[in-house]
Amino acid sequence: MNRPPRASDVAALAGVSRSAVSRAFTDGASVAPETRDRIMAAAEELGYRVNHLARSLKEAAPSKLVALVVSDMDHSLRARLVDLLARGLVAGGFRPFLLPWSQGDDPRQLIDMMLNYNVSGAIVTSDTPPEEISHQCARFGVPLVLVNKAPVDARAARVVQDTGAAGRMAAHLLREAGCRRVLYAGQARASFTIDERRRAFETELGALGMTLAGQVTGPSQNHAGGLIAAEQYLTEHHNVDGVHCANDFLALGFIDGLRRAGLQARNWPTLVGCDDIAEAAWPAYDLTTIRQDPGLLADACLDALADRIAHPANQPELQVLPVAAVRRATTRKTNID
Amino acid sequence: MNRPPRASDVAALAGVSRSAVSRAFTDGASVAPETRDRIMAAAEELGYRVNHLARSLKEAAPSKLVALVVSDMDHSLRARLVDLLARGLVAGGFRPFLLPWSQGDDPRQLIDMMLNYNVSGAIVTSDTPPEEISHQCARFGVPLVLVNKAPVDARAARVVQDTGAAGRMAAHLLREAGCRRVLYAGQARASFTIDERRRAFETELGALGMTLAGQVTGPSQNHAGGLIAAEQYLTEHHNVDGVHCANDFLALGFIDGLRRAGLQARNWPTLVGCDDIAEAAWPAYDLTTIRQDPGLLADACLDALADRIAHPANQPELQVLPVAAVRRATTRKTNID
DNA sequence: GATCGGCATGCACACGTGTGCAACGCCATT
DNA sequence: AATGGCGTTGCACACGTGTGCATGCCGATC
Repeated sequence: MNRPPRASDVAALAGVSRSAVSRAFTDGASVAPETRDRIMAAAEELGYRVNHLARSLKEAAPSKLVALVVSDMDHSLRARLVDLLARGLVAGGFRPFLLPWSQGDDPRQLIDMMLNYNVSGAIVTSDTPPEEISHQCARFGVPLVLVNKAPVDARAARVVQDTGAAGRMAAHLLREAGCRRVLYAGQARASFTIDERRRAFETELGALGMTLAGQVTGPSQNHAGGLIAAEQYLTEHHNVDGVHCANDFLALGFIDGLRRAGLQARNWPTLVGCDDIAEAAWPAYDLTTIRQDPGLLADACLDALADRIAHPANQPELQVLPVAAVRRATTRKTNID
Repeated sequence: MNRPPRASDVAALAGVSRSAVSRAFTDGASVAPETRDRIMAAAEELGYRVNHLARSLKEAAPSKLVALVVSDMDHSLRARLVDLLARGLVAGGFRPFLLPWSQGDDPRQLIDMMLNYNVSGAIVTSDTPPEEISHQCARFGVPLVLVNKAPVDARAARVVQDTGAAGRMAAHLLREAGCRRVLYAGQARASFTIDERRRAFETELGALGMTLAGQVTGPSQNHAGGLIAAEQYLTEHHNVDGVHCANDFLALGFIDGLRRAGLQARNWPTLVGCDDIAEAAWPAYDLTTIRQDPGLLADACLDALADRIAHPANQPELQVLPVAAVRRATTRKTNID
């Protein structure tokens, strides 16, 4: 028999009751210092660890587990966010539970996992999370934080980037560079954040007296989609002078598409992406973009979750995070020359 | 009172004993079909879920939790691996527990978390995991899988890429392109995998009659490090005709460094990276590299973990995964012209 | 019709821990 | 010396679930 030692084993070795062992491992409990020392020595000798699963079973608070529902981990920004969230959760005494989710997966499996393990909260960063998750969490009182998602259930806290500001910013950046006729590259319906930003972008274009010549769209919002969007631009829209891409990966693919077609950099349209992924700053691209600070995002999520856990009855908060323009080479040269 | 319903609540509503409820949710248990239906209806009405924490408390097997110790999540390959591992674990009925680890963090905190939660296994993909993790896991009988790590404890299973083949492959790729005098870009001591590969690379260079002109090293093994390595190459080693970079990020930074210095592509040295990250295939780089398939890696880890859990007494296996040469533009043109 | 077997069900215990309550011992104060 | 108070300790119950064992029931077989 090689089971892990339990509190009663330690108690026997130290010559005290099991309660004393429990108290020795509980902050603020009443134990004589020398008793605690003897217990700790016995625990060390046996290699005893408090079993947090059993502990959380006893306590009213469900557990210290937090579900992290995430899709598209290969998107570097999302990976960064998950990393920051996991770090923050661990620092706050929680245990992050990684639940990958892809379009087409059965949402019930996800919900089962969250509820079966009595998570004390959940953060959803998946692009298109099933609404059912929100409803089930609300029904079972699981504190929920949605990142860059449309409001689906009033009881979930939300953290979103300032999509209006981002859209207007993109328009202004193109305007600054002297553009008049611009294009939007990205799918007609993508995620909540991207759609909102596109709408604000279009509105602001009108206010600035610019015209939206159209929209090019690849099969996906990534580098490969950008390559295809660039082809469409070259064949159908060569008379526009600026392009706003739905995200940076798409923008980098767009640049590579132009490059592959043999177009010199000075003949590229003015380009504005969104996200500020690390690759956007590389000299091969030097892309002007709109930054969403993942550190802010992670902190806001953790704050929101802590608030939901501490004050479940409160009105859930909606945090709108600032974005910032990052001016680089793709808005410095225009093709007016 | 708004606590989640428990089995006794369902039992009361369905008019059966609590044991019957437990059996209704246990595969293969003996329950009459109509009883089960009545129980399931009551459970649905109350929104009852089996509490897996309590369940795993009862069962001998610790729990279905698996710790995923990971650092450098912003490296896209690592993010991909974590994604695949999480998916595989969930599919296999496990619950992945994300434990971020950075150089300098206290290893005891990590060990506490793993042992406090009675994880049924752990996969370590961190670059430089503290040896203490291995020892503690061995001491407490926690099945452990190390990814691309040096052997530190005989009781841990290991999954490594074929570093010898990768190193020789890099040398051959440079030779194919006509190189004679080559350079290695990367730190003198990095990770286990990278160090082993560098040694095989150097040995094979000798066997092929090529000479290693030296080694350039940036402060870090990423894009920024590559930029600096390129500067060193330009000032000190312009007479070499090929470069092998420790990883793809470094190689891409190297290319951007050459580009920033105004060097035309036809004057670049022959370049070979390692990893085959998505960016390596982008037209801006089109980098020849050596692929380590993350899908294979993830599957091997899951296999190894399942084996350790099922047969803890067996000799831990060491899986060596094949690598493949991916020939692209950076080895097609030489600077001999 | 009696016996046997199989299936469904309930009782009770176990998993490992936290904690209220009461008891106990010790010291200081009166 | 008696008493009060306080810090420490143990008992017992609770958390929510799985399961061995015994019991009861029903149908089938001899």
